[in-house]
Amino acid sequence: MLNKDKRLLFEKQAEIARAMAHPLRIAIIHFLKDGEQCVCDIAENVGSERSNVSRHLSVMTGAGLLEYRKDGLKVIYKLKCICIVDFFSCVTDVLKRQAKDSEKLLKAL
Amino acid sequence: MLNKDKRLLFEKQAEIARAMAHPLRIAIIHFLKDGEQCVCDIAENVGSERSNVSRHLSVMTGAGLLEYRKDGLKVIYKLKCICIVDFFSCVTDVLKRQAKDSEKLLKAL
DNA sequence: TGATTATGTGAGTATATAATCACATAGTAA
DNA sequence: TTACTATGTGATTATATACTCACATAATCA
Repeated sequence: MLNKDKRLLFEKQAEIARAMAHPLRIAIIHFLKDGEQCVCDIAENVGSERSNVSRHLSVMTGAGLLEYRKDGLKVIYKLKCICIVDFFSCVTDVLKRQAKDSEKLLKAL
Repeated sequence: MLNKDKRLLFEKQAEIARAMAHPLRIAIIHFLKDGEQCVCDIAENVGSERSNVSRHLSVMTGAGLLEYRKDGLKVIYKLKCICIVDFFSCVTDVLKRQAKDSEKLLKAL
């Protein structure tokens, strides 16, 4: 059985993972890979309402994925940890495997 | 704005990320790092009902994180992709940064 | 055959999350 | 001052998710 420390660690890790586990948030991460951006431009790029994007950004910031600075009227967000991008290389691996499996299945028809 | 292919990709990636974004599922991944295990032992190790664990396992299997084989009465699960473990090194990086930030804040008091 | 064990699943409930709309706030500039 | 713009937030609704319990299934063995 897990002890309390492990439990707490896994909860923290899950919180961070959850902050990445949404298509819109992944689109945001993808967009921010190339540099910081304001809410306005992020919303335009991912194709969603600003208020919705604002909420997603605050979830990600809360989880420690993003940080921001204010510049006049604008709020500029950026990735706090570029390592986040590595996560998606893992995810891509899983996807490639899935593709391979489907291929095998097709051949067996 | 995102095109359809990107949208689909991000949705697939989110599905995989979601399959990791739960404390119990992270505990399962953690437990399976050292080798395959049956549902029974997984449930015991993570400290949750078998029926619940069974459901989590099927989510993870559906997302392509796990695979299983049957052995008599038992069903043995294992990680399909050890790269999943890399993901948590990224998460750990984020956590370390958070810890550093808290420390800074404390010193400023 | 019946009893036992490991696993999976339907149904119900509780909780969390996402999206939308309207509005609040705060910075800017005329 | 007023008007404008970018961002954030409260309230609502819709949807998804997690958990529990009871039961179903399937393999094993006496």
